[in-house]
Amino acid sequence: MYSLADLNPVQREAVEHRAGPLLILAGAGSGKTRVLTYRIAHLIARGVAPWNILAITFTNKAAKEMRQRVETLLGSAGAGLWVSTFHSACVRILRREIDHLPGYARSFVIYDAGDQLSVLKSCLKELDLDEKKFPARGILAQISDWKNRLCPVEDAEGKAAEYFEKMAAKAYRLYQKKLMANNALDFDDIIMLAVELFRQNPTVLDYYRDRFRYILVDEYQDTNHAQYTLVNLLAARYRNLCVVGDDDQAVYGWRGADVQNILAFERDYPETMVLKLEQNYRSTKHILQAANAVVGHNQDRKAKSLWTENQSGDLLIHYVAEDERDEARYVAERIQRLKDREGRPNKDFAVLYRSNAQSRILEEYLLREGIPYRVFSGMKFYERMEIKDILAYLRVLHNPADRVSFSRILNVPKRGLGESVLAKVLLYAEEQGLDMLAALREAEYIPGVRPQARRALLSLSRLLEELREQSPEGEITDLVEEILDKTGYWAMLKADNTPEAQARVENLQEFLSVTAEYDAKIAEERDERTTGEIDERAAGEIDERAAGEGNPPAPTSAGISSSGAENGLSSETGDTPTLGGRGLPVPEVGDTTMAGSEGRPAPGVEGTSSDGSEDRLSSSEGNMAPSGGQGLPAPEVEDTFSAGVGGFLEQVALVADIDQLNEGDDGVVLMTMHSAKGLEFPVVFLVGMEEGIFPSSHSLLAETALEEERRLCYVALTRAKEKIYLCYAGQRLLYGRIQNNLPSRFFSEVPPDLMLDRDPIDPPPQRQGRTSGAPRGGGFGGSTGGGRKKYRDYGSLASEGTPLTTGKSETYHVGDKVEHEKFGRGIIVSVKGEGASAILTVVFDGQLKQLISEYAKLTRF
DNA sequence: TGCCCTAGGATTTTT
DNA sequence: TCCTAGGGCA
Repeated sequence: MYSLADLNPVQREAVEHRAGPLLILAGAGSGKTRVLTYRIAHLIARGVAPWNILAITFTNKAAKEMRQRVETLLGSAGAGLWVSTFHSACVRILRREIDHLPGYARSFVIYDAGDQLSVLKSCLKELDLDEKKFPARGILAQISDWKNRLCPVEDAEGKAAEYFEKMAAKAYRLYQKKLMANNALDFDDIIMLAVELFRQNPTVLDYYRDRFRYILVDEYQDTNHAQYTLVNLLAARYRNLCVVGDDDQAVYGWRGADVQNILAFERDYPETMVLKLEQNYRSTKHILQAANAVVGHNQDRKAKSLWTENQSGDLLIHYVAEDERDEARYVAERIQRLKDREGRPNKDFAVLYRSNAQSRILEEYLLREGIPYRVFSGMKFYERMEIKDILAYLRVLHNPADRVSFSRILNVPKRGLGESVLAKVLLYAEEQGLDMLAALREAEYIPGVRPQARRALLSLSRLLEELREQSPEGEITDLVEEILDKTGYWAMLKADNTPEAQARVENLQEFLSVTAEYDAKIAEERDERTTGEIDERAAGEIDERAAGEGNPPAPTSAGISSSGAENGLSSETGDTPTLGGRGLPVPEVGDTTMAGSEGRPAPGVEGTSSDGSEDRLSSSEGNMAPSGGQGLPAPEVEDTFSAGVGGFLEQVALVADIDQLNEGDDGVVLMTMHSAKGLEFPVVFLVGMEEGIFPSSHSLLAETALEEERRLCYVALTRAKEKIYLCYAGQRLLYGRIQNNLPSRFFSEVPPDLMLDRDPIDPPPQRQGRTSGAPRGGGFGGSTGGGRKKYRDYGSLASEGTPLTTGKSETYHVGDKVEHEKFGRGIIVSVKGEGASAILTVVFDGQLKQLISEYAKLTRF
């Protein structure tokens, strides 16, 4: 049960908006997930069939959360709803429509970045392109860019002007050819192929257009051209497209996301309704003011300003560290102190940085303080070598055309089969038109292979055949254990007594628990089916028929309990639609990661209800038209092996983040600002606030890139609910080199009166005068961050001889906040020289000024 | 074939 | 600094 009274007026308008395009500009923390979920619930309550709704997110996490929240609101009434990521939805569609995709078989696998790289490298080798001039990553980025812009090989070749592009286009052609030969898609293909499928098969498009009459897209500002096209193709008929996003949070431009998609939505849909969610429920006033001020420096944005009814809260705290160690030390010490003082759990804290390389030192100091933490670094669980090895076995068994995976396993564990044998096998397979398993079977006929290698090949062949034959239906865990056992993988690791091998064993054990979980889920679904209960697909059908028999999903008095709803929603309001629970189980609402055994309905089934869905919507709440009721579609025939393994592989490929943030874990979170998008934490530390780090040196030359960095800063700031610390290190050891960086310009874009340079939880400084150190000015001497109490350190330093004041003129330090009669308030970012003649660099509201201490007429504030 | 060493490169990365 | 890919050698 849900109540519209839980919503503010704008939110409510967004939820109640019925038909037609809707653009929701949702600022950070403005409750957009709530709006989306309520909107879905409301549509269903008003008679829209759940299977006519498609909700798209970017991350699995977001999809899962939305699914759960809808389920909480609706219970089983949501069965048949699709809530999924772009990629899951498209893969699901591609598998269903595989017959329309010449060149691909249903068992296609999805290649991740590593797989892509190895395919591309083989292309470069084949084309005899020098990897120095044509770095694989660069080419791959170019190819990805083409795909995101829906530019097929032919167009790329046609348009390529420069030499690099021409070569890249050549590589692109070969790369695509190889992917197809391997029966593999990369991530970008998934979207591009779906668009192609729709464009070339009007009947297929027709079917999905008709099915997805209500489309909701989250994070619309992050869509790339391909995704944009996909959505707009699907929405073209009914135009019930609701997009939610925030141009200020567009931080994936470098990956092909085009913020214009959201900015030009009103052009695409002139009849659109635009709503702005500007009330923030997350952060304090001070944090929001700072975030607004920073992002306000961007030129290219839709005007808006977040506000909140929350308290003003603490001021932002600004810390000038000597170097990265001092910064890390400060962070760890602050966290410990806040834990002690305020009894906060570890998970209240997040330390956000621009690049993963910054995490190491932070870990070191957290470890030293004994503070539990979790790092969300670049290395994903499924990218680990041992996991990829086992997955490669599964992939070859599932899709024997997969040469990349075959190449990976051929000599792992060691079988004495090296590069040269691999090349011969691949060549033989190619010439004979065989897949890898078939080629292995014929190892005797592969020319130029020595007897020893031949025996090894045949033995591998037998092993794989055995695994394939005896693998029980759907039991991935057994299969994986067999693989680990029979290939000697376990033995290999156990023979190796290094800690790394130990870690690998542990990772594989973790992997086995993932497979076990998957098996259990599948078994559960199977049981439900055999006991006459229903899966997602069937649920829609049954619902539809039930509705036709006068069992309307529309308002009834029997509400579904709102027990799980946030904020203790009350539903006593008069106009609150409630939903009748019919007790139909929902295994996973719209979970696209189920085993590939789902049936495809005859298009006619749902098609029959297509006559006048709008009518149904507007005129017949609770009186839905009966469907054709042709009974449940038969599941597609697919051999059990593929069904089980394929489903699992797909899940792994598309949901590659079991390291995900678990609510239960109590640890300080370390992650990049990008990864933090969509999350919130009571206390946030932003570290490495330096020119060249953040904004990153790569962005300093281009204004658009800088604006994206600024948006990232906005995202980072708005993660904080209560407290935020901004840290700057005057000196930083990065990549083995010491850098001296100026403070980030974003510092100076925060109004100075919102920032403190001393944490109020600390005792006041001993003396009047300055507390902040002056790293660049060299005031720190030899104290390298060993001390726990920062300010005492400063005190002792001062007494060691660094003068705090001179007779004539004050001595300034980096981080001092000063006021100039003309320029206003600012922060000192560098001090050269001493005393009256010191040259001060001061940032005033975005402007950098150099002043001589003696004449500057600065006052402190 | 397999191991060891060195040189070079190193944002961000929802899928 | 630290990782990894590739070259050279046993």
